[in-house]
Amino acid sequence: MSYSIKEVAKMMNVAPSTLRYYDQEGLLPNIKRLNGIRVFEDADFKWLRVLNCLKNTNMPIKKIRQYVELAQEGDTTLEERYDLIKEQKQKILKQIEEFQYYLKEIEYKQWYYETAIKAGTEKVLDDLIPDIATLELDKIPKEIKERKEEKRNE
Amino acid sequence: MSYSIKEVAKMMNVAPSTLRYYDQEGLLPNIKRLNGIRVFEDADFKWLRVLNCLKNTNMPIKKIRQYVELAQEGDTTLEERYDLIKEQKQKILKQIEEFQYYLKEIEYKQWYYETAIKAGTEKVLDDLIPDIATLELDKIPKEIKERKEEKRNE
DNA sequence: ATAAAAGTTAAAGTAAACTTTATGTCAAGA
DNA sequence: TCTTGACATAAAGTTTACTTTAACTTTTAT
Repeated sequence: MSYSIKEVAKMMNVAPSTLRYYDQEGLLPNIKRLNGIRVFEDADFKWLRVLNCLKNTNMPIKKIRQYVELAQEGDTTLEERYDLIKEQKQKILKQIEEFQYYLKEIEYKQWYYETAIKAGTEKVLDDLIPDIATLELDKIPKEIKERKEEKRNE
Repeated sequence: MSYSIKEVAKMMNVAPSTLRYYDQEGLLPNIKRLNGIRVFEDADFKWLRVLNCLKNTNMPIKKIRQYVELAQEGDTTLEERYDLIKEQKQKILKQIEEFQYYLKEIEYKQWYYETAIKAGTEKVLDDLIPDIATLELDKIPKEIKERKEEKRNE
């Protein structure tokens, strides 16, 4: 089977112009053309699936291109690609952990509003909760803070 | 205790200029000034903590401002703020779920490279894995696909 | 008392990831 | 045959979230 850019765009849930942009940026190598028109074939979906994964886990376009370039070079870059994948895996794990932390924060906030709504005012809570200020921010798990620092130093 | 913009920036792991930008965008209401210089106090950290949470879970600046504005209006907006918080909670849950899905994808890729490196070549795997193309992308859990559509329609 | 460090604003600049526009080709249906 | 619709490119435009710069003021340390 072969697919038009419109069809593939729909499958990936992006605009056709986005796929053209990706192509321009080197993220869609070896796409067949008929009279200049892109034709996506079954084999292409292996890569589209990976692209979809990397893109949706926030890998920057430039880095995805790097990966593509490595893949083009063949078996000599297997280790490098392995490392890149492992790195991305770590980022995904960190993101999940961080989001799980913020989930708890937001659940606290949810409780806060449930309580305030019952009481008809926030006053009750504001009086209840002390201004432990700095300490509060320090409660953010150390591992998460450290990661952010890494991020800033990139 | 009171803190300078530099100190708070360090605690939140952002640049001081970012905090000034947030202030300009209305995300830091009621910050005290001494001779024009911002002074953060213990009570401010309650909000900074929430801001940190919303920001790090990808709530856009504009939406955070909306939330701030609602909070300024007092008890009459409790329900609205509650809804906004619940909505953000749902987004966090979705993100976690989606990332857990992509984690599996990337773990497959990791296995792929481990196997290829052992064999010295990708050839083995490429032959092994059929071009199930379209079907592969369809394997993305329905709930995740649906959410992306929502996202596009915002 | 003075120089360096830290703070301020307004405005311009930047980076990433797209999207839109203008212009053109080409194949298929009325 | 003609027009409509899908595709193409190149280049400009958009949005978001900051960052940088320039020109000043205030604070702090010697």
